[in-house]
Amino acid sequence: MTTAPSPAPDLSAVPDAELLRLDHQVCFSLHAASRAFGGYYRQALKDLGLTYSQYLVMLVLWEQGPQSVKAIGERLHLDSGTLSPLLKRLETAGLVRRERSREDERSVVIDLTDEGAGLRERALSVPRGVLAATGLSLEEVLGLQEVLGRLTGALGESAAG
Amino acid sequence: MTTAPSPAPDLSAVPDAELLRLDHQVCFSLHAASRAFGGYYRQALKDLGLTYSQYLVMLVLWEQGPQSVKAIGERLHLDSGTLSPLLKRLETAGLVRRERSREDERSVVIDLTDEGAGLRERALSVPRGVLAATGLSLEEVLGLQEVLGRLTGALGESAAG
DNA sequence: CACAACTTAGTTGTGCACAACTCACTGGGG
DNA sequence: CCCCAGTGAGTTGTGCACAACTAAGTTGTG
Repeated sequence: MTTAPSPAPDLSAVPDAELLRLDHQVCFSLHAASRAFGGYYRQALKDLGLTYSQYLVMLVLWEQGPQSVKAIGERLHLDSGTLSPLLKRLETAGLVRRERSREDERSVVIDLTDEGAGLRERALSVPRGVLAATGLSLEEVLGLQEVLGRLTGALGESAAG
Repeated sequence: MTTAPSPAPDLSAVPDAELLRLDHQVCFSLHAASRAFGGYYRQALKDLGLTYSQYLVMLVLWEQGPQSVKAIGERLHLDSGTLSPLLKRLETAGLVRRERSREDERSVVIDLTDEGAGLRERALSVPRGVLAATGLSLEEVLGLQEVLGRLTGALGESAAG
C-alpha cells in the first residue's frame, strides 16, 4: 500500500490469541470474497447456462484452443475428479466435444463445438460488468492479482514441500 | 503496466477481449488462492478433525460464545442449507450442542461443549503456520484483507441492488 | 518380447455452497 | 380469538473440490 521498507513481518512478535483473531479475518475475507465473486458470476452467467467453474474452463478453451483434460487441470489447478464430470456436463450441453487422442490413448482432448465457440461472443460483455461491480480500480485489480498469485504460489510450495 | 498515476480506472477504455483475459486472471487468482488456502488448512486441521468451514464456525463460537444458527450465518455469510448439516457433524463429533431457544422456539442456539472449547488451545498454533506459509508480510495481509473486504461488500451490494 | 513403473481419465465417497422448498413458530391486524 | 405474513431452521437436489481408488494405455528395462 505505502512505502513499507521493512521486509520483516515479525509475526513472531504477535501473540497467539491475536493471530487467531487475525486468521479469522483473513480466512474469512478470502473465503467470503471468493464466494461473493462466485455469486455475482452465478447471476451474470445464468443466461449463458454456465456455472462459475464451467466459465473458467471455457475461458481456457477460448484462449488456448483444444487441449487435454490434464492441460486444463494444470492451468486451473483442478484434478480429473473435478474436471471429468464438469466436462461431461459441458458435453451434454453441446458446448464441447471429448475425444480420445489418437497419439496417446490415455488422454482425452477437449474441443469446442461451434456452439461453444460462439458462446464467447455473448461472454464478452460479462467481465466489464463484474470488474465494475467490484468497485476496484484497474490498478487495485492488478495489485490484488499479484498478491494472490504470490500467496497461492507460496501455499502451493509449502504444501508440496 | 508502469507508473500509471491515474486514480481513474477507465475500464471503458479497455477492449472487451482484453477484459476477458484480465477477467480470466482475476477470477482464477481468487478462486485458486481461496482453494490453496483451503488446501493448507485441510492439512493443518487434520489433527483437529476439522474442515476449513468447520474451523471458521468454531472461530466464531470461540470468539463470540453461544449464538443462534442465524447469527453464525450472518457472520460467515452462510445460510441454513450449509450450516445445518455442518453443525450436525460438529455435534456428532462432540464439539457443539444444539438446543432450541426457550424464548423463541424457531431458533436453535449453538453452544460449545467442553471438548469444543478445549480444542481452541490446540488451534492456537495453526494460524502462525498459515500466515508464515503465505510468505506475506503482516502489512500485506492487512492490505489484502482490506481490499477483499471492499470487494465483497461491493459485490454484495451489487447483487442485493 | 515381457513386465513393472508410470501416466491419464474416470469413479466413488465426503463435505461445502446455494437455490428452492417445507415446516414450525411468532407476532400483528381483523 | 383467528388468520396470515414473516422468520428461523431444516431438507432436497445440483454442482464443485478433493482424497483415494480403479482401469486403461504408455514407456523403459531386462
